[in-house]
Amino acid sequence: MISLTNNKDLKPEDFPSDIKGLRMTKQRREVLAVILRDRDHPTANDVFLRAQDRMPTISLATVYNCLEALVNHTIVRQVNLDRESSRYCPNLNDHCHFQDEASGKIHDVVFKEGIKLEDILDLPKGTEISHLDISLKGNFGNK
Amino acid sequence: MISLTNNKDLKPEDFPSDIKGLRMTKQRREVLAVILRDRDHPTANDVFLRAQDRMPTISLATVYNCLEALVNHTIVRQVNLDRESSRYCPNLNDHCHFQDEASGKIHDVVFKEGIKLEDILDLPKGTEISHLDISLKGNFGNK
DNA sequence: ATTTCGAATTAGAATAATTCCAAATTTCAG
DNA sequence: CTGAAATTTGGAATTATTCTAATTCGAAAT
Repeated sequence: MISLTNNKDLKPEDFPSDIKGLRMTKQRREVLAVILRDRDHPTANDVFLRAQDRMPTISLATVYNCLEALVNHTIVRQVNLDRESSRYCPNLNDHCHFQDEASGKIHDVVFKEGIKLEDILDLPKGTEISHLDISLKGNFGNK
Repeated sequence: MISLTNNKDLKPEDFPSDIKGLRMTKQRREVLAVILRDRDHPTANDVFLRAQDRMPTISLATVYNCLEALVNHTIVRQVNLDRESSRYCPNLNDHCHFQDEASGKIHDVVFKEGIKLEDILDLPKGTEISHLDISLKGNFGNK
């Protein structure tokens, strides 16, 4: 089976015709391929520009439509930092985002082993978390 | 000294003429008073509408200007949840925001004693955090 | 292969939050 | 008081995103 989350030279046309219940059209494949190829948290417009290389007729509206579909089917994750444009991320594991102030680059950051956020927050009884977003800014160390 | 952070019946005109290095104009006082009065995380437009009660001539642009000044001087905090309008919060203590999906209301949530986020994230050496945002969604329990 | 019909795509218009701008007003320093 | 600087104002501009309506596509049935 094709790994969608870890394949550098994926061809969109190799994608299955259904991913997590989402019918994969040509455009959706292309959009997803772009997001999987360079994992640099592109904006919708970035995705649009890159998708145009292989598919010059794709429209920005379609890119938005495809991204929405992919996000709704939890195939990619939408990342919102402050008031900036949304960005898109193919990493579905629990993680948060660190934006380096010098470079503007966004790094995925994971929790240390065995930590759950619920454990460290003072939440009232009966609270159920459905979504969780953590974002950080500052100087990202050398890795 | 006047407590700016805990005073139900504050009058804007009682505010000092300088808060944290920011010269307090009539409009800035009014905007700040609105944010301190109802601590319900209003949007800029909410603030505008409420400020108009006592100051019918205030403009939306001014509200935005005032909010920006107040945020830059760390007198109020700007809260961004997803792609929604920014909201404003007078609570300057470390805390995060939980949006109840049923009511839409936003609750401040604090960490349990002695927890620091740096301790639970797997960050590379030399990383310095300058900003940190945590937001949650779901069902907020009974408090 | 052709028809059919719902879904997807498209271009462009519309929207909404926020920022920008230039003029008018207020405030501060001298 | 007087001029300079900062603030306020209304309206225009911007920008990301959504909406709309027409067209095209694609899979299934004929």
